Amino acid sequence: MRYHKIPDETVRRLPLYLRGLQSLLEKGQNSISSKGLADFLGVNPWQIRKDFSYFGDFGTRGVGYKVEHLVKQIRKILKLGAVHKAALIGVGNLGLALLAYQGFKVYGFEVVAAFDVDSKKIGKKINNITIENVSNIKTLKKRKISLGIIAAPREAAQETAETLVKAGVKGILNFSPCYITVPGKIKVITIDIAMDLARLPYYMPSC
Amino acid sequence: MRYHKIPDETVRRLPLYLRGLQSLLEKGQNSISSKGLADFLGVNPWQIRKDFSYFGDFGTRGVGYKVEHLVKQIRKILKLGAVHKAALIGVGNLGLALLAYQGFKVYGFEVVAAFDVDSKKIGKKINNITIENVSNIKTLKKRKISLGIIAAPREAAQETAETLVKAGVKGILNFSPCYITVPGKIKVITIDIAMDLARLPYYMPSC
DNA sequence: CTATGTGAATTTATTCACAGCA
DNA sequence: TGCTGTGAATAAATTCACATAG
Repeated sequence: MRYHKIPDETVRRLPLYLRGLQSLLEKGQNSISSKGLADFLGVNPWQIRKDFSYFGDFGTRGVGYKVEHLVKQIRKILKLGAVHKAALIGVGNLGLALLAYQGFKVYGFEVVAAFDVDSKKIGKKINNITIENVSNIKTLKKRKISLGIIAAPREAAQETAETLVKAGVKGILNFSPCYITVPGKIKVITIDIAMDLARLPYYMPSC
Repeated sequence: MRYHKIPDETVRRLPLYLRGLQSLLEKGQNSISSKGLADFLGVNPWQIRKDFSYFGDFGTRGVGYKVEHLVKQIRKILKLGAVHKAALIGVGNLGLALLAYQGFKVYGFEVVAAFDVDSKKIGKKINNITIENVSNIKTLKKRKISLGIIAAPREAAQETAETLVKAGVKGILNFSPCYITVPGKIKVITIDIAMDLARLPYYMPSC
């Protein structure tokens, strides 16, 4: 099944696999079967095997997968090899949390710049990052920052996105609860945790 | 197409529709077509019509949909009518951000309790919520809190989930980067923002 | 004439079942 | 024998095209 288009759903699951595999690696486990990984992640084995099969022979028949090899392969597929520099726009409550958040670096991301419109915040230093005026966003290209994280109020999100695109970012992670349009091939991923929470009651029994 | 099983993907999109519709309502728009809503949300019109059709006739042919009516219907389907009380476990950086987060109430959620293991934090008051010892989690049922939000370290996540289930919660929102097993029909939704971020480079051009 | 609502067609994803290899 | 890798079968979701109602 090599040389096929990779299903979006497979790409969506790869970070899940990676997260679990890295967790196993920390524990010192260096070999695992599709069944073992499936149980650990709460998915089914054939799904894992099918997903991996799109990329080539990752495992050894009759034995299983080498955890370290899998981690390397998936990181390569997801282009997580290099460190990706990211800029945060909006240093409110959420922005502060994102600055402190340790989960990014597992995937090779590093928040190296922060911007805000509030003059009271500009110049302050948080986690070794000095908050800059949003007018400085245009310097991102020069600083080789290719990722933007929007944690601004909803009203400002679209405008911020456009500024980021002008500054040459290739991807945007949008935490504002709204849809954002960008020109060209820039990828936007919107995360609204309240939206995930909102479908919880639907699935909750007797409620 | 009434009296059909509702596709999970449709349920996943309902909060998106709701978010957009409530945003339109704030703007004072009280009528919209599937095309109009689709453009506003960045999806396609027939998807919206199909999704709505699972629940009955929401609109008027030749005219469109009444925004307020749609909002009411979707809130009803998602069981967001009543206020859902939620408890937060783990008041670290992420936990603090979640306590301050204003996005929950749009969907009728209210974080009314917070717990931590750290004795230095216990007793402190944040946003009118006094941080309690995790041993108090067992009081949740009495306090009619049916939702748990886990913002504890990964190692503690599974144990925390089990404590929450014993305390009678019906749903769990898990922010720890790991899979959680729960007995019975309790619904768990895991949110790991780094996982969404991790598939961004894959879709980014020339990177 | 407009925009919804929905069967039918198409595309996409999941699951199965087993061949193939260590 | 055990577990992977994968074509084939099944299931699910998306898209289309148009009948239908205001």
